[in-house]
Amino acid sequence: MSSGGTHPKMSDPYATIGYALKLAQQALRTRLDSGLREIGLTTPQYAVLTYLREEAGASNAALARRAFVTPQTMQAILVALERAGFISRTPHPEHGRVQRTELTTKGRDVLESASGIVASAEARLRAASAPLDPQTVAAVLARFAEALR
Amino acid sequence: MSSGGTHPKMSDPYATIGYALKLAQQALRTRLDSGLREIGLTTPQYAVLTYLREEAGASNAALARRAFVTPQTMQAILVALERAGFISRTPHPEHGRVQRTELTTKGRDVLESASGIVASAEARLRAASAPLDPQTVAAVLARFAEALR
DNA sequence: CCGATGTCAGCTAAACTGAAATGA
DNA sequence: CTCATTTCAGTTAAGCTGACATCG
Repeated sequence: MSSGGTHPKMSDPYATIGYALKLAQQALRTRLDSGLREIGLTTPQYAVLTYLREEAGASNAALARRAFVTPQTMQAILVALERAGFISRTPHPEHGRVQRTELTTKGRDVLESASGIVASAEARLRAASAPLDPQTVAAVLARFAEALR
Repeated sequence: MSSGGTHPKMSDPYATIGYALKLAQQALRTRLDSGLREIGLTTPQYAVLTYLREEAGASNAALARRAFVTPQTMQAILVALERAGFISRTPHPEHGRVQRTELTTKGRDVLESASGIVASAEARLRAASAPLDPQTVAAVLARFAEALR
């Protein structure tokens, strides 16, 4: 039989969702990295800056939970962003140990510069969604993350 | 709360395809990495082994093109796989400089062990595709990679 | 004492560039 | 000579675990 079996090789490993997902994300990451590099950002760093635009003053631990990484990993990203002058970290007035993280003016500027690069990639993705509705595609991807987490 | 008109460009950054794509791939990668680690593989290494199952004897350069990485990056992966005994590299009988890369018996065994882990993740993805057809989703992801490359 | 937080340290795999040698 | 291939060397960002001190 041509399509039976549970354990033998999957009909075509290149036609799986997992493989296609990896290729798509790899292409997106490569494109964003090369565009953002010219303004001094990496893709994960850009993501953290967008988090901070929505949630000003978030702590390291809060950002780590948001990004699904360990606090140590987020710490390294924040150190780099602070060194570049894109964020400021100040002790929380009430809680002694907590650090408030905020965008600096320079950080808002670089985020503005990045928005064009990111928006152009997003436009390509929306166009390539056709004939599916982009929102439908975004929703199925969100379900993927949920189903795997 | 965050869907106001403050930023006209991106109504809600968490609803973009790019962001959803990143989250989905991140979840997949984390799941595969933790499962595959127990049998001594990383996700990129697993991918290379599947390439070799389809294209036995491929060269380093050919594998690098297939994976969309530089030959140097693929070289590092192959060195690790060879050190672990999953692949063998032998000089090509005709072309002096080219190295033929092949799965060893141990490599085929580990690939067999990995298939269960990977298949279980793929099954979750297919289930989460509903109500869309999994093949339709795989196709749109393939278009994404094409549109960004 | 417990739990959350921040941060030090060290480690790894994976990506890049540059450079060089080899061989068709 | 040119081009593809392989490989050495160095660098980087991002992820991890372990450990530890500090707060509430």
